[in-house]
Amino acid sequence: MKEATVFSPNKARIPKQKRGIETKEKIVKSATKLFTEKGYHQTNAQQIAASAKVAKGTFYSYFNNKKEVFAEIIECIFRNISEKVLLNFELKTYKNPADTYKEAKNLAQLIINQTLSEYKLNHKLLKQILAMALLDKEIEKIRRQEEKKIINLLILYMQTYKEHIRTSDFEAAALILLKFAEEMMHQIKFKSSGIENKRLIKEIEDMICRYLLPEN
Amino acid sequence: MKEATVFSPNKARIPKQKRGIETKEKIVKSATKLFTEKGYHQTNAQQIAASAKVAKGTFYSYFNNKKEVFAEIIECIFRNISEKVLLNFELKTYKNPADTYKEAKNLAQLIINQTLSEYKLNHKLLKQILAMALLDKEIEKIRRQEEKKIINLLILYMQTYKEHIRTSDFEAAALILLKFAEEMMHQIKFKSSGIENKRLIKEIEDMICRYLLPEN
Amino acid sequence: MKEATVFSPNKARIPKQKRGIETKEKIVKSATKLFTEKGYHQTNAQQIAASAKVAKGTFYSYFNNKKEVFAEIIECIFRNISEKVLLNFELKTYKNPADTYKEAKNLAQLIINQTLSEYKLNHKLLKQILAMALLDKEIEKIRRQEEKKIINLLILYMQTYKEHIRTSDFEAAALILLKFAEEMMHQIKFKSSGIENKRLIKEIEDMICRYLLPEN
Amino acid sequence: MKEATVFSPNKARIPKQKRGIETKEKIVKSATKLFTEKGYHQTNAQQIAASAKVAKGTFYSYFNNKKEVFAEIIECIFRNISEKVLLNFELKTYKNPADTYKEAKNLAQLIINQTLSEYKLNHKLLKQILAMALLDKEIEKIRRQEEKKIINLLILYMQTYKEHIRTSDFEAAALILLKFAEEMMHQIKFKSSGIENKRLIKEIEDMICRYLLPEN
DNA sequence: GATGAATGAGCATTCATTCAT
DNA sequence: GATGAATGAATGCTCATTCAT
Repeated sequence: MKEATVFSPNKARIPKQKRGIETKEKIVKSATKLFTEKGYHQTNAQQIAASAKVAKGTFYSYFNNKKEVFAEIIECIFRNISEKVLLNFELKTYKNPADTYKEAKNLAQLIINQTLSEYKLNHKLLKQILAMALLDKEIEKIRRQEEKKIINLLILYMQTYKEHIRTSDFEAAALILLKFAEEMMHQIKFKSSGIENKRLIKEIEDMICRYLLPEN
Repeated sequence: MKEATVFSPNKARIPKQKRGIETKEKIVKSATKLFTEKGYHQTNAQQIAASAKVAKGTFYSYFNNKKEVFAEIIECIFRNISEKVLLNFELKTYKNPADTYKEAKNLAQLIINQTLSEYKLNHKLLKQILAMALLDKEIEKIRRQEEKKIINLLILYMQTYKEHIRTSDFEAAALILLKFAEEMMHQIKFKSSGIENKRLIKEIEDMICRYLLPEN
Repeated sequence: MKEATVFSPNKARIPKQKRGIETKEKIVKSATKLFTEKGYHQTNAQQIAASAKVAKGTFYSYFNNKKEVFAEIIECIFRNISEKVLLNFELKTYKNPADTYKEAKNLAQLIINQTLSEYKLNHKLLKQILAMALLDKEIEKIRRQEEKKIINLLILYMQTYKEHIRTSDFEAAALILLKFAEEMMHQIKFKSSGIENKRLIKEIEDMICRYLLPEN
Repeated sequence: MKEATVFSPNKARIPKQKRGIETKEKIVKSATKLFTEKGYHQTNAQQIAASAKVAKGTFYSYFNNKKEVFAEIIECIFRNISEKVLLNFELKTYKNPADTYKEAKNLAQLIINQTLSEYKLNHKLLKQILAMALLDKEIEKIRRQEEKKIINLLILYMQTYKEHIRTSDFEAAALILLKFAEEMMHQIKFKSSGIENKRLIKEIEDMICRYLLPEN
């Protein structure tokens, strides 16, 4: 767990003893909880410290500032997503790919479900992350770095099935798929339209399948 | 950060004299400029007033708070977009639709270009709007209301060409297309990937065409 | 109706035409209403003007500032009280005073009821006036001037019945009675104790009667 | 003027270290001084902080707002009064009550002198408290609570001498006596009449004695 | 190492009053 | 005379961050 990715001039303490590591984890946990419940801007260092039952000063000895905790949380969440996606990929590829269309559907389903389940768990926090990534260069950079890892997984997957995939630009396709899935899940989770989720998911699946796979 | 949760209906002055209308316009213009250049959170009422060469109090006699100007700006921008889209739709539909595939490509192109051109004009501000829509319920609501108008235009368009459109759920399709286009234009404009725009646009067009139109 | 008693450097307009007088009355009426409902400090010139359906500038052409309207209102209220007290006195003194004890009780009753009925009508506003008289020298002065008139009426009354009155220092007695009645009515009206009003009024009457009149 | 309606329980720091306790005391002391010298409304948090030689933020970490310090000061002053009254009561009751009329006079004197001496010490501040109790529900409540304690002391005293007291409703009598004394002391201290204090005090004593004690 | 007291720049907002039209 | 647009000083309050103990 590399210390504070982008910023941190020189000050934040890197805990080495068990007690220090636990304290840091308590802080991250409390921050995650508060950012999720109240939003990044509505949460302050005082509240995080109080919630973690440490002094304000202790917070600032582990993190140079509020954004640093947020950065650490982002890394953690994206790590979770790619770990789960990777796990599924590995499980799927062991099986013998027989019916390409079904596989493609599985891929679509996989992306959709994976992203959706993460949103279900963290949707409020992801909203904050997306917003912050739009507003803050540093957060944007971290988000991109972490998303790159998921895109690489998608590319890997397309290469595995490359003879059945309609498109040849895997890199662009992976980016499009990820972003499309992200955005759509957002629509679904936050009910920003009046449309039922079932209808929406069906159309999304169609769009991804038609894009990726030839008509059979 | 205690901002009035509901847009207070009680106070904002509706200018009656010519001078008042001009002042309000000056304020909106300055606010737009500053939100674009420095971002919503980095701009305060004081700076907007100063930039519009009016007193702080004048700002607060036209708007109850910063968010209200922002809301007004959003509405204005989205109105511009839908007006332009509508204009194009009307121009297109006059022509005799002969080749459906070409028409569909036109539709895709239209959506992409329209959205892209708006992003070109306002991309920094739109970034702020997207972020705020994620962070703030009221802004989210406004955004959704204004997007609904554009979605209605897309549905209208699909109905015009309904015998050639592959999908039947126009409502879901319109939402997906709009969001997809928005998100993609975002990727293109802000180069958040290292992929060249030409490649990306090609894939996007493919995705939309394959989704909407049968293989010819 | 003398213009703005204490302050007013030189500016407030003294209306001479019917229209001007009506406008001023509308302003005073609206101010009275607002001061009563929301309190002096919670009311501003804007609201008074709006409630009187005149422009802010118009308010300031009739009154130099907010305190001036308040002063005018005070004078008006106290004038009402002393007019009513005077009227009662005149009515009573025409009758032949036979039984002094009963007369004294009548006096007590009169003071209590008169003050109480005014409080009933204006208690919220009187609260404001009392508070302002404590906080502001100018308002204090006006209040004292107006109370002096009522005290004079009380003295006059005691002189009328002087052979039956136990005390000889009418001036001090009148002040004490007025203040006592005021304070007690305050207790009654605002229920600041849990004691029933009937019990309280009985004790007050006893206190005044025993003070003023010999045991019969 | 949007002040927290209920005393926000959420934020005010309760000092744990010696330094914190001293700082809070410094703030209360400075606030008392300024409220007395300039009045509550003429004093702001900034000035209190400056006078206590702490930062504005320090003030707000000990008190949620100006009213809260005021409340604390009120409680302190009233506590002082009732403690002194209680002390006197205890001292008096040790002596054998021989002459009831004298005792009653003592009681009157006691009430008058006690209240008067407090007024002498704090009269400017008490003026502010009275005014605020008229203008503000919360302050009114605090004042009433604290006065209840003094009333209870008066009732206790009357019960001690109950066979000599003319009235039987001790509760109502105690309230009347307290309020009467308060109001009269106010008259005396602030010379709101032109009458000499000696004359006024004599009449007040008469009124209290005649009310409480049978004619001897 | 941990604590929590202290800081003070910063911001949103109000309102009595003036003045150009 | 009346209007309402404009002013800007003033105020209450927040919070990221520092630092003495």
